[in-house]
Amino acid sequence: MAIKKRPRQPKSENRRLDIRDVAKHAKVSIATVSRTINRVPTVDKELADRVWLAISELNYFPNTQARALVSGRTRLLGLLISEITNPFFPELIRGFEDIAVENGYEILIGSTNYHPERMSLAVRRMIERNVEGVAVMTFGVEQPLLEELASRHVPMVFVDSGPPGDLVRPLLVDYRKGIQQGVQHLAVLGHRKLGYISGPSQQRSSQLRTAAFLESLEQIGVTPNPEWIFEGDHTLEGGMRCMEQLLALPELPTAIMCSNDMTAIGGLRVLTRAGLRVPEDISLIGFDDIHLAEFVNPPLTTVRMSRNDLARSAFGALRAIAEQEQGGHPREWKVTTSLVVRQSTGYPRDSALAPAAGTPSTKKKKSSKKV
Amino acid sequence: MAIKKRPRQPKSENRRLDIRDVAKHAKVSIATVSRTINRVPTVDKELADRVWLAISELNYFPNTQARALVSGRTRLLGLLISEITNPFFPELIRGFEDIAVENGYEILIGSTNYHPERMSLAVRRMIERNVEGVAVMTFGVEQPLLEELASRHVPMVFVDSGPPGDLVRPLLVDYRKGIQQGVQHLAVLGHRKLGYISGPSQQRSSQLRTAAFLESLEQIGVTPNPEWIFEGDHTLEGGMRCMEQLLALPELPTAIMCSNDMTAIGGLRVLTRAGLRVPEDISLIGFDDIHLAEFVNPPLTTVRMSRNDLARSAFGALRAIAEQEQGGHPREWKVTTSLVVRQSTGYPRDSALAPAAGTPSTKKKKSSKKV
DNA sequence: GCCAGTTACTAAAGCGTTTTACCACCTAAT
DNA sequence: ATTAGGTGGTAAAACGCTTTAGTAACTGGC
Repeated sequence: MAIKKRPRQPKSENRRLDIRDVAKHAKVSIATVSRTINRVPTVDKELADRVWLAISELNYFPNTQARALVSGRTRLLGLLISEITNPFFPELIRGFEDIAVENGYEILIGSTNYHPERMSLAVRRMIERNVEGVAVMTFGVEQPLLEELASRHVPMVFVDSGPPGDLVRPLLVDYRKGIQQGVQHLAVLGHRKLGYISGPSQQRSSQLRTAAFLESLEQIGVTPNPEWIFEGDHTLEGGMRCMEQLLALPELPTAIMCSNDMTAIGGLRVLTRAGLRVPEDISLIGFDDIHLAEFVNPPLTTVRMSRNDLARSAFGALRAIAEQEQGGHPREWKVTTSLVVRQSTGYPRDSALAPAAGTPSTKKKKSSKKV
Repeated sequence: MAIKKRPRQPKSENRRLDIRDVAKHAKVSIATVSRTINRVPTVDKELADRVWLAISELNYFPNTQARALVSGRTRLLGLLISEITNPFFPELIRGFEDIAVENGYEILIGSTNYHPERMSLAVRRMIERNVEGVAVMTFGVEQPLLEELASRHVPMVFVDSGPPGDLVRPLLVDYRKGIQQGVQHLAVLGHRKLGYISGPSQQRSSQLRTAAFLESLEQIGVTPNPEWIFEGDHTLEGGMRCMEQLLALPELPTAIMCSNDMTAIGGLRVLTRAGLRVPEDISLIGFDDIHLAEFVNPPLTTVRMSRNDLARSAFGALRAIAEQEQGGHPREWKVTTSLVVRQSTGYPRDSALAPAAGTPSTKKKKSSKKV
């Protein structure tokens, strides 16, 4: 008995525009169309022209899923962040999206909102979509999740953590230099009584910042006062809480450094409400340089960490891993920091340096237009 | 002559984990595995159990691309926004991501940054990835792009604009009620001299808000003073600029409504710097209720538009279009607004109602913890 | 005991690409 | 003229899944 053909319903007229349609239209084979699209150099110029013409006439877009299926490349990257409503991240996302799109990649964002469960869901989603790499821009990702990714050969990059591995690269942020510049700036103004509000102590980047702060203190010959060191949580609310505690102290520092800008901005509000003037009564310095920092009152002196640098390093590192780092030993990926002096820092009140009433020694970076 | 078989390289050992592997492991056919995964009810309980066991033992994840290819469903949605660093959007994205992920969808974000070119690139990316719907949360998307989407039968939702079509639903925000409540609130406090800073006038949602403001003014029997009406651009900087212009006027309003919170916050800074007290000298009211509104000084009275509502409506409407709205005529998708009274509004200075010195009549919604 | 009716399985076609294997043709050297 | 050596083309397998069509194994009614 002959084998019966049982073709599926042809779905007839509702068919999607196909590579076959393009081939027919250009009067070449399917393979030629494919090679043209993928810019294989051996395609005859004249045929290629016909193909491009057909593509634009038919308004054809190749099917990404079919492409991914056969080529094994999805051109999808995962970006794992803590909390999209934290202003640090949108700026980072923007940079990452830019560089990814420039290179023909799409990004999948996973916000963990600090829930281990959401984190694991996000990682799962990324694996299911076959991302070609994951940039981990949050902390506390659990080991099993990382192993899950590793077992599927997904390249990963982390901020500040972990030794480089076959599939893993750390992104090294130069906290030391940045924080040191901030502390130096305060020291030059004459501050010797320095307070600090850290980020969450489990977070490695917080630890590094705190360590850098203490080290910088030592460099300027100041012994840290543990009473003036608080643990915040990198939120506005946390900054407010810490600053309230600090203000309850019998003796106050003359300057306070914060582990990030949101903390500093929270602290600034509390200071202002308590009737203290910044920088005349107390100087304040942040970290990150989020967009908002320029718009608080007074504009915040801070240490800038380039989100664009960070995003581009993350992307570059992921690509380097995927391409197996052809030349020599793995490159190091560094992210630079720099001091941005605005108006929240000035001479300490009791300083001999202070001209009259604590005018900042620095030029305004951007003066607000006066009416 | 016999047809020669020319199988590709089997890639042997590096093969991805397959549905075939699961089938083999569970000792059933591929089809049974597929049906089990897709929860087709006719699968025998015992076989299904074997399949699930095999899946978890092998740690198998179905290939999304292959699935999408054959089923024609990508479970991908596009979200088109203006500017991710505008705090309104991260809150919206969060809501949209939540509802999407709950329903097994992934989202692709396209930030246009107000460039037509980026917009068209974003739409193109979405088409290439075969999104099943696009939520357009920005304005100025050009007609050809929309037609491009429509020609591919991609459902779309818009905020505030356009008539419903086969593939299109508008999301209706109840600006009238919200703005009316805000104006009423000011009227009750005794304000009759009201200023307004709008958003960009090309933007339909701005037009609607401005119209609602003027209408509300009429309701309370106040004739608008055109001198006190400014066109901002929904940014902090724009709010600052308009407020500076306003302050240059010989006579000031006693209260100012802003088209969004960023504008109000910018305005607030300018007022504060100019030495005016809010609300004692001038009342200020925003729109949106972004997270930051609660943390400026004084906390901003504003009209809340729920981003979560908006996100869920957008998702719901897209689904409804895709499912061809089985029952009756298309549902209307509304987004509610509500007044949030904080401390930036109070009695006008010259009001007889004012007890002593312009204390706000309202309870604090959330008092800051005092040290 | 036979057949119609269910139920639940398996085999295999097909989704839209990429890519391999093969071949037809042209040119230039023998 | 014959052949080696490119070029640049075509046909068809394979990617991993869904889904249709076909079928085997029961069940129960007559």
